[in-house]
Amino acid sequence: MASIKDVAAEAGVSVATVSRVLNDHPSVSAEARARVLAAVGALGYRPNAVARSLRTEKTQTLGLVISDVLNPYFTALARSVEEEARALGYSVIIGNADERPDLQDHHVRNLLDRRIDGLLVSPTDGGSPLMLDAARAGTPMVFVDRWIPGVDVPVVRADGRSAVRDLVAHLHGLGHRRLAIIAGPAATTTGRERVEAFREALGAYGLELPDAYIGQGDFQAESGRRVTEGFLDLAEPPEVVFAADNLMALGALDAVRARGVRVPEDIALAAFDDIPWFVHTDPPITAIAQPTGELGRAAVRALVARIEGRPGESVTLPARLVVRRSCGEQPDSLEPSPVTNRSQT
Amino acid sequence: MASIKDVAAEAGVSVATVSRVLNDHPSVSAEARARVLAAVGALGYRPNAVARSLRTEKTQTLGLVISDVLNPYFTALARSVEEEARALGYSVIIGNADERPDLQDHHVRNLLDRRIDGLLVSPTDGGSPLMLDAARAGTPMVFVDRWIPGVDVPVVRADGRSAVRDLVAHLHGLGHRRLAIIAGPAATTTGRERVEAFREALGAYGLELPDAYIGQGDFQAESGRRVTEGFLDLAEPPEVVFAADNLMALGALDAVRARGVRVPEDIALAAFDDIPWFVHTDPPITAIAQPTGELGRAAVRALVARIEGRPGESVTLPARLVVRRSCGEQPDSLEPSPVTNRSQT
DNA sequence: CTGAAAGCGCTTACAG
DNA sequence: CTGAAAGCGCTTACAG
Repeated sequence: MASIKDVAAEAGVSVATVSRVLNDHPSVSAEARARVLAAVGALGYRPNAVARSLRTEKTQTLGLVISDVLNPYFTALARSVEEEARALGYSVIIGNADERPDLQDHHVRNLLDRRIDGLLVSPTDGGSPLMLDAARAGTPMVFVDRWIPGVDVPVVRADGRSAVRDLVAHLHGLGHRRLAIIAGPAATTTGRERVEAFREALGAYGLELPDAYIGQGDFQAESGRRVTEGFLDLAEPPEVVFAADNLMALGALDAVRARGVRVPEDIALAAFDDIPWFVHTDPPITAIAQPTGELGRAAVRALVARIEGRPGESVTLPARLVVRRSCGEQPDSLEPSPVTNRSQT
Repeated sequence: MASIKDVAAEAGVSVATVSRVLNDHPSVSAEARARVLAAVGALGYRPNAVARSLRTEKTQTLGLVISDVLNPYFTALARSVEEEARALGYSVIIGNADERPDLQDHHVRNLLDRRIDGLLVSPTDGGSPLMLDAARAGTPMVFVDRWIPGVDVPVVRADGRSAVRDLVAHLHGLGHRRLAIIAGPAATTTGRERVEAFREALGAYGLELPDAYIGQGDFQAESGRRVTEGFLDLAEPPEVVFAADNLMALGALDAVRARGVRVPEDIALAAFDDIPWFVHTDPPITAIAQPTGELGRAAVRALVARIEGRPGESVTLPARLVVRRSCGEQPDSLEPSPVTNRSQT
């Protein structure tokens, strides 16, 4: 592969001049520029990004450590992150933690070793020493979706509180009184917050959230299934199951279907995170939609700000309730077309 | 950040010795090794992968250029690719082409500039000069899922022919005679092959595939919707719509739902690519499932073989039909649990 | 405007 | 077993 030396030789100039042309440095004569460009074309020369990075101490690369790529919410988030990063001149390397702290650490370490310019993370747990050290050491970093309290890092996320209140109002209005939740891991902020928001919203109607109605899930489908089976085995099963993410809702649907229980006649189902398929499930599922695309873009902007030495603020965007038929009753309003929905990402 | 010089100074040895310890070179005294390791620990030293790559001309990185990350099939593929790569000591950088040749080229170029050790690609089109040049120039490369004929690059893919025959047999057995397909782009191998396989399978029953029953899609949901609307507007609409990927099936479902048409009573629907949600759609969707996880792993193994100078063969794995209710009739057999399904990836 | 030279952080023959 | 030195491919003060 041709190097800058070859180009210099071909153009009859020094490598410094070639470098200047390549980097649009102003002080290059028009003639030298033309010769260099011609040589670049003739040799099919492409600058070696590795060498450039070593020299400039910039890789123009962002790391994104995500909890689970197979979760459509995170896939959409990753996509919008990549788009915004590309627009700002960065590439992104995605590390899939699969909800495993050890894998998360593997990726953080790998990304740091590769000298990424900044790190976007949606932590799987309360934060490993490695990640906390990186933050303390001044690695530009931004939390997205989930975060770690007490760490001085901007947080870009959705606030689901008001949407959860809307959901509970909807459920209460339909006459439901025994509401259960499939919670995410208590080690994650979203795992805790969604339960708390649900409990608070219930409180406003004088309803309790008994321990038997809090099933411990891990944001994966299998846990949603297991927890739902437990709910169905209760002497007094809940009238509603609220899954704290879309994969656990999938598992809940599996469990319900295996038992021959009907939704919403026998049990109502709602989910946090909306996905295109929820329009077409049997029945269509009432869900809380996050502004995923906007979150990804805001997170990248905050991270790039930090990289460039600017402040980079936290951003909180509201989630919203999308009513469908899985909790009973007809939708209050016309459903937006699901294809249109996709454009939100 | 501490460099190898700092470690050498701290340990009282040369940087060469530090490097040897770090790379498990045998000729290092136990004592020197211990001192270096202690210094590494004390300084929290991590080797700079950028510098190492420049020197060794190896990045231990694979590039994966994928047609569309939001497509669950490709998400699953990307995940298995990353897993296998990690097991073999490689990281992977994913480039999402979004079915756009220009974006595909952007990513290929970017990956090449970063000097990835090898490239895995599922081409969006017939192949840009850039990609063909890279292959010709000897960049280790493997095609996965889709490929470009006439290029000397191993291909790892699923063969859907027999599954498509099974599908047509199933449809014919249910009495359907007017079968239509939502095709993928003719510029892609999978786009062409699925239509051909369908046409051949129909031929075995003396059925034709008239042009009016071939809708041109682009593997995205919106095109599935548009094509399906066209089918429904026909004087003699088809009895079956077979979508060549899962996203176009989603679009078809949108269109059918918007018209108030019932599946399978008014029209049957089947899809290429199976996803967990197909178990829970209304009705559950008959689909052709690819061994996605195995494809991803095989592709990585073939690529790494090429990188290491070994042959690296092409692999073709069979896809299989999963019958559900969207074409009429009850499933022939018990549906495997969808959570179990996921483990295939 | 241009070039020679230093240096980014590593690895690896080479000599001892 | 160990170290001095060269070199990977760039960029960038510095001097002219």
